[in-house]
Amino acid sequence: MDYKIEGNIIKIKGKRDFNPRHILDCGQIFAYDGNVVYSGKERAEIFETKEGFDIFCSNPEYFENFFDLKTDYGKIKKELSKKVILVDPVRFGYGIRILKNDLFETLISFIISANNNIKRIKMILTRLRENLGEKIGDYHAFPSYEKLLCVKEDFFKEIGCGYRASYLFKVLRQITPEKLESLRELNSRELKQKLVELAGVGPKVADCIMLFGYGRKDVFPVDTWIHKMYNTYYKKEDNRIKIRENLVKEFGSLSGYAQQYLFFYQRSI
DNA sequence: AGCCAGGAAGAAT
DNA sequence: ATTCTTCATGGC
Repeated sequence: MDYKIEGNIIKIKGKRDFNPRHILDCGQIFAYDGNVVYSGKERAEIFETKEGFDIFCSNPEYFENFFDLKTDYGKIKKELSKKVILVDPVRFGYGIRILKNDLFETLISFIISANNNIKRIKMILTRLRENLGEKIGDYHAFPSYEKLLCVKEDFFKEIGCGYRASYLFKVLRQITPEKLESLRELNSRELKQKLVELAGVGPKVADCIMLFGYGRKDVFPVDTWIHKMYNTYYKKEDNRIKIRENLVKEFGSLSGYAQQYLFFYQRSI
């Protein structure tokens, strides 16, 4: 990816491998409003220019990593497009990049995402930030672990979490952000084993945390959209574990990338 | 009104 | 070890 950092601006050259709508609307992050993105304590705003995009933020190094700018997505897309099923999805979501989200924020966000829709997930997470997040200028950071640990289970119900409230209350007492960080050293099999022990974390949510937080690309989160896609373009199969097995077998170490293009494409039609 | 959303937990088999 | 049922909430 061709880019340079000038003060508080990351200047992206070209529009082939970076598109904020594709990146933000493909379901890997819920903390954004238009082209304004929030991650942990940070915020960035993306503006389109003649040559590409300018990312304004106070911490360019953070977002250089966050947007995975050092990875060559042209090469990945070329490889993926060898598969017939991915030609249209890659053409459609050409500007997708898989984010390196904050681990703790990803855990909380995807526990809330279970059996939920994106609009409501965003609403709940906005309320979390506005009620408990440190105020930084005119926005709120994602709440700290300590702050979340203080609230009662009913607080999570009051902001609309429904039955996921008990999962959140429990998981905060099972693990800390530091412990999550320490799991980076595990291989994917061991990591998943640890993650599914957590309250509210099943196979699908664990895959999402691994892909969008830990950056593991050898996983394939299977949600209702991927389920639909598989039944349309592959074969009838309702067991999501089997669907995952087959898709990981097909896409290997590129599974996570393939999943994002397929998810974004399937949800658009 | 009923179905669906980036599913997981607990019970039943 | 697999399959079935239940779980809040809001949008459509």
